[in-house]
Amino acid sequence: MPENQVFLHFAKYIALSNALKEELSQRIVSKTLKKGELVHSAHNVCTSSYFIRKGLLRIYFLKEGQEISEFFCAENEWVNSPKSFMQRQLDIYWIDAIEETEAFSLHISDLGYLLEHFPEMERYARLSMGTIFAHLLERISSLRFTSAKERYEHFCSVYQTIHARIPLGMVASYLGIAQETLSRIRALK
Amino acid sequence: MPENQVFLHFAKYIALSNALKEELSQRIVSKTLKKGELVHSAHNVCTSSYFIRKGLLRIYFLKEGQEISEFFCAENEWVNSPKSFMQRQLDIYWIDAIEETEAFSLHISDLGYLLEHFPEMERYARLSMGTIFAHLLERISSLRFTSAKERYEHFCSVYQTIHARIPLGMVASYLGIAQETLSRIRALK
DNA sequence: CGTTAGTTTGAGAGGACTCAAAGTCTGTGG
DNA sequence: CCACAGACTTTGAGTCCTCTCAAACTAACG
Repeated sequence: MPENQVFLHFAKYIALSNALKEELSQRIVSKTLKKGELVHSAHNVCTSSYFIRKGLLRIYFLKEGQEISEFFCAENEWVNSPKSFMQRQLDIYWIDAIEETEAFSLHISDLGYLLEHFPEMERYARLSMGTIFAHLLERISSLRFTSAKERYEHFCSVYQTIHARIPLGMVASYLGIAQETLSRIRALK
Repeated sequence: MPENQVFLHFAKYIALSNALKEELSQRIVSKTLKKGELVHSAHNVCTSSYFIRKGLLRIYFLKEGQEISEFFCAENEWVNSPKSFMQRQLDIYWIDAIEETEAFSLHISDLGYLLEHFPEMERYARLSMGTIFAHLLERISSLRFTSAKERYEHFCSVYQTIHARIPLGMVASYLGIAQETLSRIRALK
């Protein structure tokens, strides 16, 4: 059963009742995204969250015509435009597929239903947000105190399984360094 | 009624019923914190969140014996050690008072009670987290793409009412720049 | 009024940037 | 299956920002 993959993810945070499994199954929708496909546009409010079964998505925004990568999301993670999704308003982020990707999508209204009827979902939301928080704080720390080289190494360790799948330019904008600099850092190895 | 100040804060996100006001009033505890006082130690799990009525607190951590400032929190904000508070585990952050501060404290178990019995509290938690998220993302962006000078100017605009109350060294570590550099930036004005 | 914490100023070194150009990969059409 | 256009990556040279180390100066507090 393909939904098992999502269940396993939830199980990392909460105990999943059969009733919740059932409701989840009915609400998630299987999607396949082609390489390069736009998953979410900043011109719309983000109404779906995507759970990646296989593949690689990227959240980015535009700054002076350049695409600046903000996050990379791979297997067993949820992706959306956070502020847009949570507060039902427009935000600056776009989402596209770096690789062909298989995902489950969950509509905000279905999530709302689940949050309302299953207290453990609320717990899940709170706990998983804590994980993202920690990730953001670590990243801020990394940006404040470490050199480009250290940042790249930190990036490789955090995105251990996927760093090699991401084009250099996207990694550079994620790290806040020039492409040329990243190329030189890689050459040192 | 001093609680009004907290109510006004909540009202920015949700409609506050009288029942909820009542329960809140019974659960928040008034505290006065002396300048320099330690509010939370990294050696403990953070079990209370503080709503600042007047004053200025700071979240920091230690790195090679140095205090690195992570956040400054002033009037009408909640402060805690986020990961520790949400996931009931130890984390690296300490909290102290930059100025004499008047606050309300709310114990995690009381917050749990409120979240459980008032769905709008859950909504509040979700929405206010979105605000903090946005703040963190903006900060990451600021660290990635802007010079020390621009970062300082951004800092002054975000912390408009309080930046002048914070010692230079703390601001420097918050921005991830050397104290000397910040001093020179200020001298340009 | 002295001690300590906090801030400023100076000089030199180095990391990362920009601009420029060459080289390499990838996928589409002939 | 090969050729070619466009995207992506590497390499080079010169510049500037920010750092470090050092020392002087100033403010705060008992």
